[in-house]
Amino acid sequence: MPRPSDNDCQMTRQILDRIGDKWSLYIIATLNDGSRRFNELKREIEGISQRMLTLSLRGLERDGLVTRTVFPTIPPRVDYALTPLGATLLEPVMALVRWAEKNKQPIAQARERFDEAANAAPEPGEGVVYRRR
Amino acid sequence: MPRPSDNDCQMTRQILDRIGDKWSLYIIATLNDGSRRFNELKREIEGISQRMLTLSLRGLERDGLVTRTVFPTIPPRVDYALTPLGATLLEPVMALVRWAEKNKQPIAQARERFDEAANAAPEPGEGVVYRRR
DNA sequence: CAGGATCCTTTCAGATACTG
DNA sequence: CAGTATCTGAAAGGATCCTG
Repeated sequence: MPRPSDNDCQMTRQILDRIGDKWSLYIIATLNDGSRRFNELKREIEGISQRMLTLSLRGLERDGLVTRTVFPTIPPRVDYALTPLGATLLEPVMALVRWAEKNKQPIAQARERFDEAANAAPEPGEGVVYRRR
Repeated sequence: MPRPSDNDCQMTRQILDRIGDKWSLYIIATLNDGSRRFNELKREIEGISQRMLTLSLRGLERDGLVTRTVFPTIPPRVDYALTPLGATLLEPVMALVRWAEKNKQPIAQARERFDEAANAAPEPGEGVVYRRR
């Protein structure tokens, strides 16, 4: 894998930043079922604020992953849809999601063990000392 | 893909957050070549601060992706290495990286087009008006 | 309906100083 | 060497109000 200093790596880094952000993946996954209007997305993606939906969609549009189609009617109507490029992103992403789902058990267990050890680690010869306050 | 509201999705979300953060992927990629000491990682991962390296390693250790081995010598020595689980993460991640590298050209072009359009869009009947200040 | 503009709080992350 | 602790500026993100 390229290093952060590599010029070649900047674009990769930026793409990972986008798909790694809090909402873009959900938008892409939702649009994979077909195009949506702004408020449809807002309703289907629970917890997203209007602001973040707008910003995320702008980012995806800027990267050519999503199209934005305005119908100059009253009231206005705006449809968002995946571009062919955006659609191809879903495959490698889903591979990662499958990995996460497949391994969430051992990860959750590792966390429990780690957190227990951190909270209950006795300092040798000093009695019990609780770390992290 | 599960929705953010699904309980089932929380772990997946958290895993994506981890691999999506700024440094974890570089750490994993570096450790894939073999175990490293703290300062070796710091030297090899250009631009990372001591603080962020510590925090990222703690997170990876907590999730069971990385092991931390302390040698109680003077000066102290600490080795970090991938767990078997951590090693399996690299494959789906690399699929994503390959996608990014393969498609960085069209994405960069889409950005140029988008940014130009945003900066030069003339308001109809109003002469040229520059958006974003 | 689909946002743009603002305000305001929370979180992140770099720099620095100190320690076993 | 391998960290921890603290401070601080920057950035992310939510809530709210306003508009064509």
